[in-house]
Amino acid sequence: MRKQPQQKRSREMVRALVDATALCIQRHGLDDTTTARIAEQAGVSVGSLYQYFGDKSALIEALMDRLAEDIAGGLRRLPLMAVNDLNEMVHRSILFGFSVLRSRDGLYLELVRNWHRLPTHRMVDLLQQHFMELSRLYFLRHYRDYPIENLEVRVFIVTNSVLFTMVRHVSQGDLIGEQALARELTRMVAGYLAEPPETAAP
Amino acid sequence: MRKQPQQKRSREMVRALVDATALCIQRHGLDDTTTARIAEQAGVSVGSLYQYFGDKSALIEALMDRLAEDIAGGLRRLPLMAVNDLNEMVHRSILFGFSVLRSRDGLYLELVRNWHRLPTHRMVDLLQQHFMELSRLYFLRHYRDYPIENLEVRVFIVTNSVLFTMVRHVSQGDLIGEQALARELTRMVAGYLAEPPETAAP
DNA sequence: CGTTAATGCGAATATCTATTCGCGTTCAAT
DNA sequence: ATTGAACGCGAATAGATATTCGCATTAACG
Repeated sequence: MRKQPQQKRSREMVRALVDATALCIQRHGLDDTTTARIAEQAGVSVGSLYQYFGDKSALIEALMDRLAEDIAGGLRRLPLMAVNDLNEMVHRSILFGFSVLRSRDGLYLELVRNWHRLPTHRMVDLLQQHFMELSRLYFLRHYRDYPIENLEVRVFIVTNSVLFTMVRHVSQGDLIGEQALARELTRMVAGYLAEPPETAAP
Repeated sequence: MRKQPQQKRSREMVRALVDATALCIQRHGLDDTTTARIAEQAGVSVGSLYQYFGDKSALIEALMDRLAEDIAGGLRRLPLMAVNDLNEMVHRSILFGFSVLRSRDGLYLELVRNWHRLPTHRMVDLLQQHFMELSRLYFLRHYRDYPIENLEVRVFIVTNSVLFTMVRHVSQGDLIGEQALARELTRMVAGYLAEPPETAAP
């Protein structure tokens, strides 16, 4: 941020600008999210935008940071540890993922679609990190039932599989019901995570 | 295509332009693939480009079509039907996927990264279609061993999971070995596809 | 109040890129 | 060889968008 807003008026403007950015992206798509539009939407001028954000991407990063916190909060609020059944735990996580992705009127969708030219990495990596910690805790607690060794790899595969399958599903006309998709994804993921490590049965 | 090239010289130019497009994308990335650069690379002028391609995207579509044929050809050449072991069959498919994705010096990677603003749909859908047909044949032949009902959903999930997990893997610094990834992906996918339909065991 | 620093403005500027168009060149058929 | 059509050229045009800068307005504080 180029300058720290010191007065109340300007702090509100910074806030309004980030809000406006989100609104523009979800309404017009990332490509048509111009500095002019953002400023107009926020009810300020382009010049003011550059008072507090070095450039356009700084503004978008500010938005991403806020969203990342939102997601982290929601994830922490899920009491997944208490769910003993792996299948159930996975299913809840997937449903949470769907709800995030569908929230905010397609904002997340547009962001994930453009993930390669945005600091979406932050969010995806964050999600993955959270799932990783969560998984570590979960499988530590339930080690007796599910003794996994290569958790890193498995969580990597699983989060990407779920995330992008959901993205593809939602960003296409859904020829497949969301119910069915969530159910089947759960089956695949839970089945995979439950598989014991490499040991040939006699 | 705006006009049909009638003379040998112009047919070669069209070919050179498509080649140049591929080269630009793989060398400089999609964002820096300008008409000027393409023309320069092809050794012709911008104006000539517009003789045969209505606009820039028409040129890219021509490239995509050619690539799609390449992939389809390679896929058809794989003798997967003969592979009786599901695990083996899946593994070979995944390795094929990796090889395609890594081929042509990152061209495919750049395209898949930008899939939302390209007719990549064509390719992804094509791949998915091919896998679908292939799966239909495969599971028809091996119905005794793997009686699957909801093949559509399963193949949708599986293709997207594999494709985008691979993309994420290759487009990041690979913290995970490709070997391990291929092995684990295979385990997940084959395990899932082998699961019997919904019937509670006694 | 009055002064000053912070804030806000938006037309003007800089840059980048797709696309066009008028003119010169080459091809192919007679 | 001649001629008309196809071809090829690239400077000029058009359109879009990020970023700046000099001036106007507002808040803070004595």
